Amino acid sequence: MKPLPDEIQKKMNHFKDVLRRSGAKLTHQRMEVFREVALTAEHPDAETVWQGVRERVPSVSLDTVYRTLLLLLDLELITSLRPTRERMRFDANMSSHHHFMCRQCGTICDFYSPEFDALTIPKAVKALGNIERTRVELRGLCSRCSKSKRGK
Amino acid sequence: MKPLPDEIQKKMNHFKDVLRRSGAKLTHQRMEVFREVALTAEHPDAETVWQGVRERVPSVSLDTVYRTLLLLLDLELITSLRPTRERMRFDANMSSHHHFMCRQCGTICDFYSPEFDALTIPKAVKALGNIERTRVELRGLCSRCSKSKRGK
DNA sequence: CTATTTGCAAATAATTTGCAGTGCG
DNA sequence: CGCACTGCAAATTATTTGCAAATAG
Repeated sequence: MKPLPDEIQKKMNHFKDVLRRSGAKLTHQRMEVFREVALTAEHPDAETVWQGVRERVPSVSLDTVYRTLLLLLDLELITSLRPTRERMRFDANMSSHHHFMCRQCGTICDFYSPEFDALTIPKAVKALGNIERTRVELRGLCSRCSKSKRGK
Repeated sequence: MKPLPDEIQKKMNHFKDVLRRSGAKLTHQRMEVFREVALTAEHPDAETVWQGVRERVPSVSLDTVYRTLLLLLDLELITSLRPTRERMRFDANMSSHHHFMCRQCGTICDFYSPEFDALTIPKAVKALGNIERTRVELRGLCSRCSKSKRGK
């Protein structure tokens, strides 16, 4: 589930590339914020990214993490997710994938599906605008949560 | 696009029914908050709902609107949406549908698709938990926004 | 060198909560 | 009538911003 070391390496290189090309400066903080998101498949929120980065860069501030995450979004190096009633979360998995979210514990799992990737956009929708991204969101109760007693 | 008068009536009846059955009290404020969401297809946020309700119940407070919207979510009388970088929005359309969201202006349009409603849940996902809802989210630039000059 | 970026602290935006009075069942 | 519900004001939480010092290119 977790990205492999050489995948991370590839992502880091791509990150440096895109950053340079954009004209933004390649700072230590930015490197580590991106790495932190790329290292996990758990869709961390800003605060969690901060915790992780601090272990390597103790002086980094939460607002730099926020600023960096927003920059990464702009550069399309990561995407974001907003579960209902929770904070924004981030995802460095940029290959076409979809999500399962547990309504109880908030866990989000990536999954792949050629069928979901190949949906036919209804004509009526094409008339609304230009579709740039298709994402299927499945919600339910994860098995761990169904086991533990009952509801909230 | 806007719900028809007798559809609204039907929804209001269902609302009263569910509310009573839940043991919660049927107050004037709750009626009007639900009506406000049911009246529109525009997925208003809490503040917008408040504006609308105030025209009919000038004394209603924003926090009552929030509390009521959360209650309605709990009772599954409405659902919510969280566009990236925007506030929470509400939807009283409870039939199976999907969304197109403009990344520029934030407009959200409902649409229907038998194909999208009938997706085959991958085995790997079934193993993760019990799927309760499937929603396809299309993002892009709406035609209105593509026309107006350029990006942000 | 110099424009960006950072850390700090303070501001804002959105949502939530405690409490005393009000009203539905 | 009593407890749930409301409005008010104040608290919290998440995120954003201004500014002086630090630093990448």
